[in-house]
Amino acid sequence: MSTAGKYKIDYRRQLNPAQYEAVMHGQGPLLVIAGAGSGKTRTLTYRVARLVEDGIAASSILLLSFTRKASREMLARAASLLDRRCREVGGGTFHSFANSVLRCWKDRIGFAEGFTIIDRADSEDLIGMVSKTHSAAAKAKLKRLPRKSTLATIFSRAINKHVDLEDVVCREYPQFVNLLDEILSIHHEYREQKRIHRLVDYDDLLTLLLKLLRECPDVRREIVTTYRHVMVDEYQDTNYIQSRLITLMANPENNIMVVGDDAQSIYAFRGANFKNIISFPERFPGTRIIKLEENYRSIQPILDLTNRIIEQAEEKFSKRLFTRRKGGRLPQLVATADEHLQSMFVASEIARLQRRGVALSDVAVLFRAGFHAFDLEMELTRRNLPFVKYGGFKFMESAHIKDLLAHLRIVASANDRLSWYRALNLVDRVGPATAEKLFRAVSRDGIQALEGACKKLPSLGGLTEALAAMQADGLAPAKIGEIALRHYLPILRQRFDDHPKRLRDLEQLLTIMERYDRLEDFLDDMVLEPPASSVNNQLAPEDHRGDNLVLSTIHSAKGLEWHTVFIIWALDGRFPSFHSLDSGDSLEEERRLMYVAATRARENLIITFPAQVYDRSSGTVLYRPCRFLEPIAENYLERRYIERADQI
DNA sequence: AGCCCGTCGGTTTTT
DNA sequence: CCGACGGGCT
Repeated sequence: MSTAGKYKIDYRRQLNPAQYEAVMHGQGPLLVIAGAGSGKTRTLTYRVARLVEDGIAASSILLLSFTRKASREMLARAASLLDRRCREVGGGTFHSFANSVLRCWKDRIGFAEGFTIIDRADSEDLIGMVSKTHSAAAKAKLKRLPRKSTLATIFSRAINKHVDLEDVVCREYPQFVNLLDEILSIHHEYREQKRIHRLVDYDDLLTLLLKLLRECPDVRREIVTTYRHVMVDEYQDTNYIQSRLITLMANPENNIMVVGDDAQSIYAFRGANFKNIISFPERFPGTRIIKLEENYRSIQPILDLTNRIIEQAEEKFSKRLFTRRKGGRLPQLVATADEHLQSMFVASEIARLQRRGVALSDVAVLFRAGFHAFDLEMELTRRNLPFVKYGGFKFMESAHIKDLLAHLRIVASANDRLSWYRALNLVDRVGPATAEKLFRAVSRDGIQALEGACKKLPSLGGLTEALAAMQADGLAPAKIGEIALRHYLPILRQRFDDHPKRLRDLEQLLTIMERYDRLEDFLDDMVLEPPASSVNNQLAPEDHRGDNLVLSTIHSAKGLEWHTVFIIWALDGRFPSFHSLDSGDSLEEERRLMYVAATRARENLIITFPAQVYDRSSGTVLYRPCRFLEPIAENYLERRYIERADQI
């Protein structure tokens, strides 16, 4: 029986039975357990199209996914299957969705005047300011306070795992237990500062939305009636708050569809709990469960290997993948004498693939941590192999970008203390104390206060003039950026030896700004979805769609696939990182990470590691392959050892 | 109050 | 090996 009659799209023919069932599922909760490469995105895309074909208004569908890019691509595909109505579907990340809802109801959450979203680095800066006032107390105990980044992690962990701050400190940071009072009071004051200065951090976006839905029944009713169908992608990576949010957004018919794979949960460090996926049917009684177990991506030998990696997991997973893609070459595990030989091997294999006609953009090199690729990046540059790198280094946290953005944020929100502080500190002869004094004057008398201060402090003139010019009415964001850059340029040259390179980043940022009509939207996006890719360690130009090799952290490679995948640094102690060795749970997460990496490959999987590396921090020599691969038999994983360059 | 220099510590992944 | 922090000098 074909569905061709009723629908424009022939769902029955274009989908397998399990996918079809998920796409045609009517009312009520639906859990789709979708193994790697089983057509998860396809299923979501077709389901959007099917709902729209059935006359459901696209604007009443909400698709929450991991990145905005992912949801944009899904909706674009749905639109090309059916028609442009599909683009009207609401989509984004939990954080960006929360932001738009909160902006809409800002007076209901105590931010009638609006709010500024701060990223992790801003939040650390604020914690740093607060904790200074407590360092004396710590000293009295002959102790030093935790560094601000540790404090930020502790605060965030408590929220995302939904446990008390005390518990996080006692369980995960026992060395700071005797500073518990100070930590609690820093936390209190951090929250106070955020409230006073109308700052909202990543966690606040979610907790404020939760509070709004809980405490304002009318708002909740309106959201529930607006979004009749809610779909959540990558459900295994949601945390406690996110799963609560979903529960509260469910309408009376419980039209909630979640899609995920418990074997691919890799965000526990951020509070994600893959057991959410297991407990979904308990929270939504009557849930229909559909498993997608046919893998369309990888050839059998790759799937044999990945099944073995995940089979050894302590937690047993709910499915087993199969494929019809027979044949092909065994995955390889290649040991090289040292790191540079690893880079040379990978680079020359890539050049060979390129000669065989494989597009560079269909090849990826994956790694556990951004810095693992440094040596390879140099080798690729030397050989003129173009690449784009995803993940690892964060532009938005580099000093020059933050400096420029601080000036823009002052214009967008005149009482942003963090930004004032930053911009003022860049002025000659202005340090923390003067900045504080000037900020007070400005928040009392407005920007005119600066003009007065210029008489005593001539170096302040440049900033004063620039801000005045930036605040002229009706300026486009890019224009404001230009003025800010003109002011900042001499500071940049003076402070950084590598200013030419940094200037190119800033110019790239101005190009991005040209897309925006409102400065506020630009600033929100830079926090919610900062640019994630780089070329030569520089902010990547907008359109780098050319034929580039992909270098990526495994986390940033989620959901993607390539003809050939290299996984480098599969060295026990690096991957799994020896940091994860002390806890069973985090070791299991490393295993799932290896599973995610290996399942990205369609035809070719090559795993490499340098066979002898001295590790400074532990004072030992690392030489064993990743423990998840070591026990796997030769007939699933071919071994090679490369000792000298002439063996490549 | 600001700036510079020396020391110590700590080290992933991301919204 | 790099960055953050503290202390001392200008």
